[in-house]
Amino acid sequence: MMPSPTRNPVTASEPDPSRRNNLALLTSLVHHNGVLSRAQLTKRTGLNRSTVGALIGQLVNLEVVYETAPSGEAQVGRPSPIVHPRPSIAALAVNPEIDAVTIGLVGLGGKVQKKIRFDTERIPTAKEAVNIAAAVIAGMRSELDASYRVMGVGIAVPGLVNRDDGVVRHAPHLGWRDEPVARMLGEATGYPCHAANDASLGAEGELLFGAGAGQKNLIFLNGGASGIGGGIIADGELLRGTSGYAGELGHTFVRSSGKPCHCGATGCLETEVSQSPLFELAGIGGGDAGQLEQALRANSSEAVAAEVARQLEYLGIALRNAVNTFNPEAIVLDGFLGVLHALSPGTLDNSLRSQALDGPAGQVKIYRAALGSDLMMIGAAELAFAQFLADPAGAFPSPTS
Amino acid sequence: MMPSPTRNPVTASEPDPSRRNNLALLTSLVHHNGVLSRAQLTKRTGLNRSTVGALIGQLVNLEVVYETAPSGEAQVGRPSPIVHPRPSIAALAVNPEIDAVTIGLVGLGGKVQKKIRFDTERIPTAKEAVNIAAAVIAGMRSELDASYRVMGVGIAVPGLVNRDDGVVRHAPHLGWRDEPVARMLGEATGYPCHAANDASLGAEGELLFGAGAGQKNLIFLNGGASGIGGGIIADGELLRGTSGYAGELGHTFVRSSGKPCHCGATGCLETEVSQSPLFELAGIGGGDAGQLEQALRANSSEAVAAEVARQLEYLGIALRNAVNTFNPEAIVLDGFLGVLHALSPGTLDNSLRSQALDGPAGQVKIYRAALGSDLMMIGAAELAFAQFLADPAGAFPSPTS
DNA sequence: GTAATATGTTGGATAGCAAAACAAACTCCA
DNA sequence: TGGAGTTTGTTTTGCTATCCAACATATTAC
Repeated sequence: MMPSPTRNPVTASEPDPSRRNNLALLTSLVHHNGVLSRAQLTKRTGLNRSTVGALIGQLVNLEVVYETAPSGEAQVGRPSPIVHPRPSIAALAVNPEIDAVTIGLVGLGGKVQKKIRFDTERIPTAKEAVNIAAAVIAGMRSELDASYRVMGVGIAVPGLVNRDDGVVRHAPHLGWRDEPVARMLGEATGYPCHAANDASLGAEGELLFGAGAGQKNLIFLNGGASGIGGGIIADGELLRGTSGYAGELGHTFVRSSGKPCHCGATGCLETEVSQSPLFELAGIGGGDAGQLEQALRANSSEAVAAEVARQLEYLGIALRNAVNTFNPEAIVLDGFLGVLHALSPGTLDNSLRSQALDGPAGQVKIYRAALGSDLMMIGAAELAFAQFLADPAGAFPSPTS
Repeated sequence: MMPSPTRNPVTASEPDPSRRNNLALLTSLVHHNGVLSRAQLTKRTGLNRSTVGALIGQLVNLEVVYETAPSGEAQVGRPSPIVHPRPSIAALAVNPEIDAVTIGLVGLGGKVQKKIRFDTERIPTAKEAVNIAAAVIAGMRSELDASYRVMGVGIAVPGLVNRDDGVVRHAPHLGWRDEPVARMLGEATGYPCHAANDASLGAEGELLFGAGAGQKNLIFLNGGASGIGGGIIADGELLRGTSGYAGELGHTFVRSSGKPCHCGATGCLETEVSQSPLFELAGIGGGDAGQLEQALRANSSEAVAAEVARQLEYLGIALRNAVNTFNPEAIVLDGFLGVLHALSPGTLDNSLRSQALDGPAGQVKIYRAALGSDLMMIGAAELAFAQFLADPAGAFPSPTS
């Protein structure tokens, strides 16, 4: 019986370790939950009514949030005003892929205000990707300066990224090695820039705004053209490891004498489970997960069914390992992994029930990702918001007071 | 660049989330590091001299710590008094195994004051184990009441244990299922009791007092008669998962068409890597890890070398997965896994270098566990200390003030 | 319309900490 | 041997975030 997070602190001291500054706590709540009444905030934080009132007043002054008249919900007692995040507090998101660089603008509250996909002829180098992003941002600059307060830029990269210094250690599908993309884009734009692994950011995005909302332990797996990426949320926090490389579930061992993987090992999940044979069997050259699903559903051949079953078997092995290791409440699948699961619902659940340990397997649920193509924008923006959310008052010179 | 833990807090509020109550922080530091000067505590906590002084005074009053004259170390400046944990603040530890129940008494500071191994004729049932522990504790009772303040009992069980309610969900080697051991022992002894997985507690023990001291991310693997257990420390905290089942690395998939495991799956690490064939090849019937190592070193047969190599290969696959997933700084091996590693040093390192991803693999070091047979006592005691360490002042009626 | 209920608002009290000034105890060096 | 320099303990003072209690306000229930 571990001491559970105190909902109603009795002692005067700080009983909840995960609580940063309370101003930051309120900002995060409003950002991640969108719309909350003051009364709800009081309950959620465990703080006193008067304290919440004072803090909200401060956030209103800082122009981080604004209040509106109580909603018409019929309830006994004095109605509580609604607190909204100001979307003019924003972050930029950049996501380089093998065939495009996407740049987005995300407001506080997690809504994508703008998204520009820049298709590239060939796989972009780090320098090219930075140049594209910088140019697009430069184009938006006057609008940004006029209508937004931009807290920074987050870059979601498919590869190993050292989160502390923003250096891409190795992005195999992009062919990048030891590229200091955060510094490069920082110098090009003047904004504070941070970089991280795309799937890790996806995990955070789905945790905060998508299918994993409210969960404390979840595993996120994304399947795309750049292989399989993973992100792990443990006890409400993204697992980062020593350098931020944690979560590479795409290289889980799933098959003896499997094919060699670019990582140097054999039998990795990523080599056994990939989207290209699915696209081939579906008879389409390429496209997104939605198009793949449609094409596969239209095709009732034996070959498709066999390939789907084969891939699900290996995916099941990887998930079994993950479940035994993490004991999560939820697994969230994105990209073609979400398609595989949707095509044969119940298959993965069954293999977990039969193969994973009783305790952990009995609690886990498998979901499909909810945020679709906005996910990377939201996740990357979260990276840029992080510093602001940790200290909303210190991030910029107070405008009014 | 994530905001790193502030060493020198500027704002008046609580900037470091991992800092519980500062009184608790000091108590933990003294408990885990044994002997620290007041000046060192000031540096470690980032608190003001005056604050540390006041807090230590309170802890002295509470009889949690005591101070002694400064050590004779030649240093410029006024010498700083040494702060010691009082070993009379203690916790009981219980560790049921297939052939014995071990009961221990551990003082604040982590020293095992007493250890009693009660050998059993056959595998104990939960009720028998509780009865044995309760009887041994009853025998110690008068001494405990006279000379110690016992904060509770921690039970380390080889199996899936729900840490929240202290119920053993399934301990396959003991044959226990859904046994509320914490409640049972609590009723039998009157002490607050908690239970958890043995390897998880081992991980915490090695983290705090052993080979992993000072690390933030480590993987602990213990090999014993009851198979392979694992515990994972991520960002300084034990990974628990939804119900505390996390860390079951013994059931990592390492071989296609491997033997069936009692867990329902096939190809688990635990079925491919086990100590019984090693004992057979070594020509001894049983014993502890030290005896096994001695016997294996004395035997230079091909068969031994082959079996060691085979087991290390599978262990390497499991570690490769774990390294890719967690990006730890350290792997700590205990029991016969430690022996395997010691017999063929470098083998595991090599397989990680070649098979795991460049980034994570470059940083990890493999150690052998340092605490030996005291580990389970220390780990289980930590479980009992947890509540006290979280609130040293609230745990008992203040004796003096 | 009155009672009950929930919430915002205000003023005072408190706890925990930092900062500053001072005192103490040591090393270093002439 | 004694003063200079350095580090740390101690005391006092003040600040800040919070809680608490009392009161004000806005709604539903009857």
